[in-house]
Amino acid sequence: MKNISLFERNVKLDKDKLSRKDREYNRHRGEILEVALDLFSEKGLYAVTMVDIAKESEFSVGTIYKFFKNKEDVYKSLILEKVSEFHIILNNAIATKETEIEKISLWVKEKFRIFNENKKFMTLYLTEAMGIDSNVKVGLKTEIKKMYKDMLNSLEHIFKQCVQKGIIIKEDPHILALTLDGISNTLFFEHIEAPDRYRINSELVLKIFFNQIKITNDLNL
Amino acid sequence: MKNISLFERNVKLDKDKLSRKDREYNRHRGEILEVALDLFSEKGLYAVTMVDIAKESEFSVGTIYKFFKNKEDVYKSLILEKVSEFHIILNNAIATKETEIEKISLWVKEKFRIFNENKKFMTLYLTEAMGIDSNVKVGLKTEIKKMYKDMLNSLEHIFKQCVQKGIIIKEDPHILALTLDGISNTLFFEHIEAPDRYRINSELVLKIFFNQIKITNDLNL
Amino acid sequence: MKNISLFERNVKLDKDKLSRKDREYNRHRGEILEVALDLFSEKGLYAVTMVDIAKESEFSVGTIYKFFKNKEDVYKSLILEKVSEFHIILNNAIATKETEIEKISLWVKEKFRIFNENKKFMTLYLTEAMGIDSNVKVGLKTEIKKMYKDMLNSLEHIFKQCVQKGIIIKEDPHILALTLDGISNTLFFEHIEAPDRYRINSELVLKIFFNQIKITNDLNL
Amino acid sequence: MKNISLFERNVKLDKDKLSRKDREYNRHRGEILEVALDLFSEKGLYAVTMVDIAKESEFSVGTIYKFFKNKEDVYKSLILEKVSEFHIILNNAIATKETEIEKISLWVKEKFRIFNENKKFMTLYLTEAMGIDSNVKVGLKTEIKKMYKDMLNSLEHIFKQCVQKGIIIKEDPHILALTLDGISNTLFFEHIEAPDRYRINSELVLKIFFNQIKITNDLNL
DNA sequence: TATGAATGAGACTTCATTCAT
DNA sequence: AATGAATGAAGTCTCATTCAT
Repeated sequence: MKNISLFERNVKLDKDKLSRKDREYNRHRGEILEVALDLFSEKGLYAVTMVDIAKESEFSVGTIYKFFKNKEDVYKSLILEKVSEFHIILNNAIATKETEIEKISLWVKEKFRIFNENKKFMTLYLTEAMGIDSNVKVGLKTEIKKMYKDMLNSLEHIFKQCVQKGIIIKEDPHILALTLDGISNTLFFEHIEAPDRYRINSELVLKIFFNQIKITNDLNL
Repeated sequence: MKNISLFERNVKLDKDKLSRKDREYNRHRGEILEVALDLFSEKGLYAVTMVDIAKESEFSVGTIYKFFKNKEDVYKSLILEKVSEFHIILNNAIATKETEIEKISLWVKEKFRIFNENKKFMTLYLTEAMGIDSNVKVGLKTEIKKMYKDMLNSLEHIFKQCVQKGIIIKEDPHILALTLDGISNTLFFEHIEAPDRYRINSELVLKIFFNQIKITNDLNL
Repeated sequence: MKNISLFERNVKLDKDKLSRKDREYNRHRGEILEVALDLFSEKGLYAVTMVDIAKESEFSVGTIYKFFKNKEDVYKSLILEKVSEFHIILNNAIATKETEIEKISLWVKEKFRIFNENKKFMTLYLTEAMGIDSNVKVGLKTEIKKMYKDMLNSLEHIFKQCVQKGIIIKEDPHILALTLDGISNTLFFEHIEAPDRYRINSELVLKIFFNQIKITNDLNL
Repeated sequence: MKNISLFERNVKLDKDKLSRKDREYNRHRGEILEVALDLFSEKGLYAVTMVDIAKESEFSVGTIYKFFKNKEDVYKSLILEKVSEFHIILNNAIATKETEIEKISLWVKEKFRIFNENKKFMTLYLTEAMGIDSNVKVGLKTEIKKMYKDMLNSLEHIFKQCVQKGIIIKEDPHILALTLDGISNTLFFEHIEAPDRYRINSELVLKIFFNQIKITNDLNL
C-alpha cells in the first residue's frame, strides 16, 4: 500500500471542506484505485481478481464493492478519472500561453511530465486507447476516444492558426496534430521503458517535429 | 469461414512437398487461425471462448486442441506468425532496394499495404505490442518486443548510413527509426479507423517525416 | 413509514404501565415490523435485505439488531405475532356468541374483516402456512401449523356440537372445519386480489357453505 | 437419484423417434428436474444451492447449466412444465364426459389422483400459486396465474351450464368454480399431510360440495 | 480420428452480521 | 446508545480442458 494516493488528492482538490467521513471515503477510494493501477498495469484487467485488489489494498472484498459497482467499474473509474485529469492539464497548458509555438511547446512539456509521473498508468491508457473495445464490456474505448478527440481538437486548432499565420507548412492540421501526438507517444513510451538509454525529453520531440529531417532537397521518395 | 487463409499460405511456403494429410492439416490450422483473428480482433482474448472459435470455424472443440495446445497457444500463434511474416516483408523491402531513401520509402509503402490488408490484425498487434505483458500469461509481449526490436534495428541501420552520408540531420538513428515508426503507426491507424476522411498514405507519411514542418527559422521552442 | 403500527399496539396491550423508555422501545419495534411487513409481503423473505429494512424504517442496521436477533427473527416475529393476534380474535369471536350458528357466523365475519384490514399480511401468512417449511431455517411452519390447528380445533368443536344438535349433516367436524376454512380462504383471497369484480363477503361464504349447491336430488356423482 | 423420471416421460411422449443423443438429453434433463423437485419441495428455492442439485443428481454444476440457463430456470421449468401437464389432464377430464355432473365428477377424481401421485410437487405449486411473486424474479406467479385462470374458466363454463339447466342453485359460476377448487385443495392437502387420519377422497369432496350442509332451514346467519 | 458432453476450479458478487467509534 | 463501515463466507455462474464414445 502506498501512503500517498494520486487519486485521493484529485478528489480532495475539488471540495475544500469535507466531513471526516467524506475525507475517509475519498482516501479509501483513492487507496483502492492506487492499488488497482499497480495491479492492472502489471497484469491487465482479466488477470487481476477482486481478491487480489482486496488483499493488496488491505480491504475486504465487500468493501471494494462499497466503493465500486463491480470490477469493470474499478477499471473504468481508474482510467477515465486519470485521463480526464491529463486532458485538462494539457488543455490548460494550451490556454495559458500567448503564441501558438509556446502553446505547442508547453503541451509537449506537460505531456512529458505526465508520462514521467505516471509511468504505470500511461501503458494502461495507451493500450486502452488503441486496443479492442471490449476489454471492458461497455464502451470504455468509446469514452476514451471521445476525450482523446477533444484533446486532439485543441491541438488541431492551434496548428490551424500556425498554418494561417504561415509559421509552418501547409498541411491538414488534424494530420499535424496526430503526428505530434504520435511522435511524442512513441518517444516518451521508449523513455519510460528505457529512461537512461536515450536522451528523450520534450525538447527532443519538439526538435524532431519542427526541424527538418532531411538536409539535401533531392530525396527521391 | 474464409476460403483462403493467410495463415495456411505461410505454413505451406516452408515445406515444398507435403502429403495430402499434411496439406489438409495446414489448411485446417489456417482456417482456425483465420476465425480466431476475426473473433479476437473484435472482442479481445478474454471475451472469446474456445466454443466460439469451434463454432465459427466449424470444427469441434476437441479438434481445436489437436492443433493448438491451449487457448493461449491459439492467440500466440496467431499473433507471432503474422507479425513474423510482416517483419519479413518489411526486412525484404529494405533489402531489395539500393539507396537508403529508396529502402525507407519502400519500407513505408509496404507497411501501408500491410495495414490496409490486415486491418483487423493491426489493432490486435499494436495493442499487444504496447500493452500489458500478461495478456497472455507467459510473455507474448516479450517475444513481440524482440521481433519489433529486430525490425527497428534494420531501419535504424539505414538511418545510420543516412546520417553518415549527410543526407539527413545528425540525430540518433534509433530515435529516427522510432519516429518514423511512430508517425506511420499513428497515421496508418487513423487511416484504418476512418479511411475516407484524410488522404493518408505512405507518401504523406514520408512527406511529413522528411519535410520541414516549420517555415520560419525563429521558432522559440 | 406508517405512523400507526399494529405491531406496537399489540405489544402495548400486554403490559399496562410502561416507562417512556419501554414505550419508545415498543413503538420502534413496531415501526420496524410494519416496514418489514411491507417489504416482505411485496418481495419475499430473500429479496429483502437488512439494509432495505433499515433504510425504509429510518433506523440503522445496528439498531435493527438491537430489537431482533437476526433477519429470521424479524420475519418470524412479524408472522407469529400477527397470526397469534388473528387467532385470538377468531377465538374471541367464537366465545362471545351463544348459539353455534352465531359463533360460526361471527367467525367468518371477523375473518373477512381481518383479510380486508391486512391484505398484505394475509398473502404472506397463507404462503407460509401452506409452503415449504424451511423458508425460515427452523420451523416457522411448524409453529404456524400448531396455531392453525388450535384455531381449527375451536371451529371443529362447534361443528361437533352442530352435528350433535342435528343442525347440520353428519360429517366429520374436522372435515367441516377444514371446508369452511378452505372456502373462506379461497373466496377472501380472490376478494383481496380483485375486490370489485365479485361481491365476495362473509355472507356469501356462509351462504355457499350452508346452502345446498344442488337443486335436484338425482345427481349421479 | 430416482431411476424413473416423470419429467423425462413427459418429454418423450411428445416425439416418437428421437436420436440416442436426444433421448439421453431428455433423460438427463428429467433426472435433474426430479432431483430439483425433491430438494425444492423440501427446502424451498433459496435454501437449495446449485451444488446441492449437482451433488444429488450426480452431475457437475457445469452440466446443470448446460440444461438450464440458471437456478431460476430450473425452478420455473420444473413448475411450469408440471403445472401445464396437470391442467391439460384436468381439461381433458372435462372434455371426455357427456353431462356436466360427470365432467365435474371426473375433474375432482383426476385432481385427487394428481395430488396423490405428486405429493411433493403440489406443495410447491400451491405455495407458488398463492405466494409472493418475487420468489422468482420474473413473474413465475404471473404465468401460473394465467394457467390457473384458464383451468378455472373451463370449470366455470360447466357451472354456467349447470345453472342454466337448473341443476344447481343460481350462483355466479366463477364463485362456484373457486369454491370447488378451494374445497378440493384444502381437503386434498390435508390428505397429503395426514393420509390415514381422515377418509378424504374425491367422493368426499363432491359430497361436501353438492350436499346440503345444513339440515334445518332456520339458520340465522 | 473427431466429437462435444461433462467436469470443476475459480471468478465475481451479495449481504447478514459485527464492532469500533 | 446508535451507527454504518467493514467483513468474509457462501452462493451463482463460466469456460478451458479432458476423455469416453
